[in-house]
Formats: sequence, C-alpha cells, structure tokens
Amino acid sequence: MIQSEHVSRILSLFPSMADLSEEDWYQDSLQVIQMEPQNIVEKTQFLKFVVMLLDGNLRTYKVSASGREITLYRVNSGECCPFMSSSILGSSEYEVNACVETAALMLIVPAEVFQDWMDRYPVFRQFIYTESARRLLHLASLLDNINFKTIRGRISEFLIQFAEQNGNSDTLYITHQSLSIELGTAREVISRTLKVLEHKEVIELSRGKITIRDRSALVRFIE
Amino acid sequence: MIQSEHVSRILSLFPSMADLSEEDWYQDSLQVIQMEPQNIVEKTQFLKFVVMLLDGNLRTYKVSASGREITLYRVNSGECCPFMSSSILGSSEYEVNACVETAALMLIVPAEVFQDWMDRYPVFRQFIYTESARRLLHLASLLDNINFKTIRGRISEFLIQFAEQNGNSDTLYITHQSLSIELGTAREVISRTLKVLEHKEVIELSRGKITIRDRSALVRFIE
DNA sequence: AGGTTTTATGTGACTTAATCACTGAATTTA
DNA sequence: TAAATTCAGTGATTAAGTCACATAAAACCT
Repeated sequence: MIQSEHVSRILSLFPSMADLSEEDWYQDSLQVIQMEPQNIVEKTQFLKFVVMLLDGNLRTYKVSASGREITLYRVNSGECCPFMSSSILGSSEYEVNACVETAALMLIVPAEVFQDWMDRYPVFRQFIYTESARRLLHLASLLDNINFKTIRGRISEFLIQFAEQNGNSDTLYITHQSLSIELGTAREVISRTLKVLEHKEVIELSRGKITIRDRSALVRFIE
Repeated sequence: MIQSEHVSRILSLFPSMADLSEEDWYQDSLQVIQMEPQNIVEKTQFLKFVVMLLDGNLRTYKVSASGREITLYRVNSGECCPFMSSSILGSSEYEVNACVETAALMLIVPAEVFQDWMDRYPVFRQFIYTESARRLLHLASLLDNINFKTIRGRISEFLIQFAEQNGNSDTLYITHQSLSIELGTAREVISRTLKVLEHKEVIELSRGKITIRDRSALVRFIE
C-alpha cells in the first residue's frame, strides 16, 4: 500500500498513469521503497516486479567471468526498467544486474498488476512500449560503439556527455576505475589513453578529477 | 489487401492473432510481400510498418564507418521485427539495417493498424511484448559476448550453433567473410583463428567449407 | 600527529585483436 | 580459354586487453 503523497509525485513523473483508478493506486501489493547507493537490486525483485523510478537512479550492467563490468544503461526518475520482462520468458542464461547509483525511491509493481494495467490503460501501455523500444535502440547503439569505435573516441564521447550532465563544467569528478566500468574496458587502458590526451593538452589529470582543456579537440576525437 | 489463403498460414504461424476479425484481415492497407535474398528492407518500410515473417528470414545488422558489419539478430518465420518501434521515437541517429537472407514472405502491417491491434487484442499484445523483451535480452547477451569473450570462443560457439541448425552435420558451408560479418570482426582475424583451430585438428578447412573434426574440443573453447 | 590501510593511478612486458597491403588459388563468366 | 571475381593466406604494424607490479594520495585510526 502506498501513501497518497506518493501518488501525486508519481503522477507528475509518469503522466501516462493519469488514468489509473483509486483502487489501482491503493491496492496492498503496491509499494514505494527507498534504496541506498551500492545496493544491488535483487534478481527476484528485479524479475517479478516492474521498477518505476521516482528519485535517484539505477545502473544496469553485465559482469564478465574475469570480473570486468560494462554499464548497459541507467534508469532515471520518470523511467522504468524493461528487463523485468525476462520473467515472462524465464531464460536465466541472459542475466542482467542492476544496482542503485544515487539514493533511489521507487515504485514496485508486481508483474500481475503491471500486466493488468497494460491491459486496461492504453496510454500507460504506449509509455511502456516506447520505453522498451528506446532501450532496444540504445543497446544496439552501444553495441555499435563497442564493436566499431576506438576507446579514445568512446572516452571522448563519454567525457563530453558527462560534462553536459554536470552543468557543462570542465571539471569532472570521476575515477579511471568508474570510467572503465562505464565503457567496459580495463582500468589501465583508460589510464593510458587519458595520459595521451593529457600530453596532447586536451585534458588535465589529477586524482579523481579530469579537467577539460580543449573541448573542441575532444569532440573531434569522437569520430 | 491480402489473400484468404495467406490468413490461415499466418494464423498457424502466429496463433496470437487468432482473435482478429474479418475486417481486420481484409483491410486494404495490409499486404503480403515476397522478397528475394540480398534485398535490403528499406528504412521507410522498416520504420512505418511492422514486418511479420511468414517464410524465409531477415538479418538485422549494423555497419561501421569503415564498412565492417555485425549481425544483430535474425527475424525468422513466426517472428516480427521490433525495430519498427523507432518510428514512434523518431531518433534517426540509432539506425539499424535489415536485409533478406533467405527468400522471404512477409506480412506488412502499417504502424496505425499495428497500434490498433495492440490496443484491441491482449493476446497479440502479449506476443509482441514478449518478442521485444526477447530481443532486448538477446542484444544484451550479444554485447556481453563481444565485450568479454575471445574471438576463438565466439567462433567456436557460432560453429556449434551453425552445425545444430544444419541437422547437426559436421560439414559447414560458410565462408570466412560471412563468419566475420556474423561476429563483427575482420575477415583476416577469422582466417587466422580458423587456421589455428585447424592446426589443433579441431576443424578442417577448404574453400567455402569448414569440417568439424573434434566437436567436444570446439565446445570446450566456448568458455 | 604519525602510522596503517585503502583507494587511485602509473608503467613495463606480453598477448590478443584489428588494420593495411598485399599474394595466390579456386571458381565463374565472357 | 582468358579474364574477372571470389575466397583464403600472410607479414608488418597499431590498438586494446592482461598481468604483475610500483608509487602516491587520501582516509582511517587510537
């Protein structure tokens, strides 16, 4: 059961849910939960429930046998996580992990309730469908990047995007380790590539911090 | 307008469409078309229509700036192509190509009609939803393979799967070029890796043909 | 405050994969 | 049967990933 104050918040983030009835909102199985950073969203929750983000964000990722990670995408507030769908399929081989990145508040919708809403509310259905289409295209694009672009290009692209997300500041607080997890490569590869960019005076490095010195040069490296 | 003989064929391939009414089937905008191998499914068709395969198959792929290709997935008979969804989004940056691999017969459903069916038929909706969830997981898994596995492992996996698809024969008719497009790498890389496998007496090579000599060794290479 | 631990980064040596620029061999086609 | 096309092999070079460390800054004691 969720609190009424949450409903208005959910409605402003998810306008596609405007049609839901009182009974839909106040059924026992719905819940809003808070999770702290680094917490792993358990597979059971992840698969038997649909997660809709009200605040903070989740990061979905894959881990290799050797422990290397790659980020697939993030679920931000106002978005939902499409991988729940795998519960429908039951294919355990294709596993995807998720963890909380910034403290997250989320609406947890049991699969059956979700199914019911999908059946009854066209606008909601359309929203969900568009969301998963977007993820599908995003993954195809990520695949393309991994397979065809140089790490220098991918690092440059990430740095530009990261800067944009942080008020276009030239000072980025991020470690080489996080960058490697982001791009799915080894930390040493990131360190070395960044060093080359520093020698070219495109960026400046210090512990936990990257300063962009020549943004246009960085943009040109994207390819 | 489609022929009545096609309807029964479609129904047996797509049982989720059993609920469709006569008017749904016999509206003007529906069509069944035949396409020959190598034909590229035009972007306009690809985006404004939903393609449902009745026979043959499509291959979806990405092309790099340098011309290298990678196969994303195949759409076989009884399946539909979920990328049409991008029409909803209108993001042109994420482009995916598709071409006919084996002579294909397909039902072409205009986006509006598709939308209407999605609204009116829960079972059809469920089918489509499951399909795109499946593709999403498949892409995530492909991404994982590309990023974390060796080409030897990926080639081995492909050869085993290819054999299974061809009545478990040990004689595979495929060129190094097609293998490279399949796995998204360079032809030379495939040739060299196959040579190594030949020296290990796991396979035997000749023009346009690969013979599996030690299948269990091949399986062990998959990782 | 000084020492210990943890986290972040640097680097050399080596392996794997991709790119470039070819070669020759097998097969089709004119 | 000669020419064109397709398929495969190979050396040299560059890019990326792996392994095994070293060094340095920051955090954590008590």
